[in-house]
Amino acid sequence: MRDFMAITKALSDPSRVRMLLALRRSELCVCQITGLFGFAPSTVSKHLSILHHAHLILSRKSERWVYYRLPDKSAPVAVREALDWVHKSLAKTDEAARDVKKLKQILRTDLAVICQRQKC
Amino acid sequence: MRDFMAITKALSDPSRVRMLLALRRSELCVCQITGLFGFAPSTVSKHLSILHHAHLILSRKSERWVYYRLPDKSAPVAVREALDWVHKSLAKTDEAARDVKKLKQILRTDLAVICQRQKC
DNA sequence: TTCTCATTTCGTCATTTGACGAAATATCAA
DNA sequence: TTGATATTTCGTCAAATGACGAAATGAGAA
Repeated sequence: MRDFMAITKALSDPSRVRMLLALRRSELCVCQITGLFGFAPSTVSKHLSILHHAHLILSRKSERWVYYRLPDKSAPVAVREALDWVHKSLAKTDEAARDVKKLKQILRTDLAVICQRQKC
Repeated sequence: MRDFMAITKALSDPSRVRMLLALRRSELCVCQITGLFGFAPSTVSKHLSILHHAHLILSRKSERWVYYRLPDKSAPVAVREALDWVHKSLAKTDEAARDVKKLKQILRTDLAVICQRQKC
């Protein structure tokens, strides 16, 4: 129940759900997600930590950046089903399409440039 | 997205999740759920209205009571998947077992008696 | 070591949430 | 119609949430 509620609480905020959808495209660092949402880096970091705490995303550190990604098949059943449910329910919505479009731009840009631009 | 967030917000409170699990046993009136949780009737009513607004439960009025129940197969896909996910994730937990046990007692008791007892 | 810089943590603030009791509503019985 | 009563709505209050900027952290570069 504790684990399950961590997941439902994580999914109860639309920004966090959008982050999960964005991560289906590719793993992303905090900078890139900040660029996508226009929030302060600290806000994005907090959202990601909530998703991470629910085991809905994994992280790795490389060079100066922390990358977050969706887990693979080995994730707990509740997590996998939650992610499948999110995707099946929302992948075709306008919001998701808009984010994907903006995300493509972001992925074309060099990381260092994105970070400079945002002063993060 | 709007509908989906209504569902995730509804599922983000443990009492509401427990109510969904309880309703798998049988439809229940507000009085009976109040007996199960020990909350004030107004609190239970509010929780049920949030679940209802997300289309996770249906209601019918009969005599003096309002009965809530889970929807059938004809419910929207997102709703059905949400309910399946809740059940699959939590049906075998201790919390669910405890609620079912107490619920059996409540279902053995006459409705009028339950309501009198709670002064609702 | 020291500097740089992406990220996280902390403190603050406005908003939302979940609890309650009191009052309003609605339905059934008399 | 009137009275009883199950449920809902409303107002209030404490706690949780989500936003921010400032300060702390930590890893690689110099």
